[in-house]
Amino acid sequence: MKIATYNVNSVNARLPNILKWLEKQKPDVVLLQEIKCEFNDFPFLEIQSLGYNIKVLGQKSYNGVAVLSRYKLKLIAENLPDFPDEQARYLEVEVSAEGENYRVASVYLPNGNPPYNNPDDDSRYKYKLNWMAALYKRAEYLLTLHNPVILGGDFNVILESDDVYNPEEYRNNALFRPEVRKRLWALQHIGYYDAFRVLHNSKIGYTFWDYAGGALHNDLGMRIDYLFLSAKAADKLISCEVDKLPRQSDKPSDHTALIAELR
DNA sequence: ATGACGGTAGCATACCGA
Repeated sequence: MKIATYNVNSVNARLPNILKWLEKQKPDVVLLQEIKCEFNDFPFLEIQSLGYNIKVLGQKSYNGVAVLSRYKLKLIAENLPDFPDEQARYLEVEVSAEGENYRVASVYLPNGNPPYNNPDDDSRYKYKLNWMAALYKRAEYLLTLHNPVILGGDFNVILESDDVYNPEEYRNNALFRPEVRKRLWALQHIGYYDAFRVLHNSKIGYTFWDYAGGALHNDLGMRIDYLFLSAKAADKLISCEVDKLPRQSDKPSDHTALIAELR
């Protein structure tokens, strides 16, 4: 099974890029974030015509997550259970593939930084911490099912100094504060494996480059998109690579795709 | 010194993003 996660920064603005990328990479399962549209505006026909089943948790203008799958797909949860959320950031499904029932979630973790015009407003940061606590609880529960679990998406967390071009500059940023990193480490401590890091000990694995300032050209990026695998899924891990081509194409998202193979 | 880039909503500019 080839599984990818990709923050597309609007599924409709990115549709030609996405279709081209799907035809080239032919992933079996794709976790999308920031589709930025309601259910009714999702481009179902175009993506279905490439052979994908689709589940969508939409929202007008902001956020929104989806799962595409060539395998049988069953909806499990829209939003984190027991965490009332007005924002569309979590979609959990069951994927039946190769004799296994995978639990798979597309995750779009809140950014957490304050608005530019109100730097003292910490409400978004608090929301991020609460969201992470709820994700941890769900992740813990999923392990009790004894199915392979894959939590993939845009986690908006820089795990280590090697995962950003200038850690000093990000020291007080909501993507890199110790409090936030600790909560993602905690996910690893209960048995979720960072698929990219498992296979690449010290390789740079940036998945995001800002549109502004020639960030891509100067490789001023950060690694904030992840595939976290339970032990049962990690046992099957063959490869995990950043696919940089989507970021280098015309009219790109500011993120690129992360692709893993499990067998 | 400022803006830098891009998407959405909706019609000028505000908000969001990382």
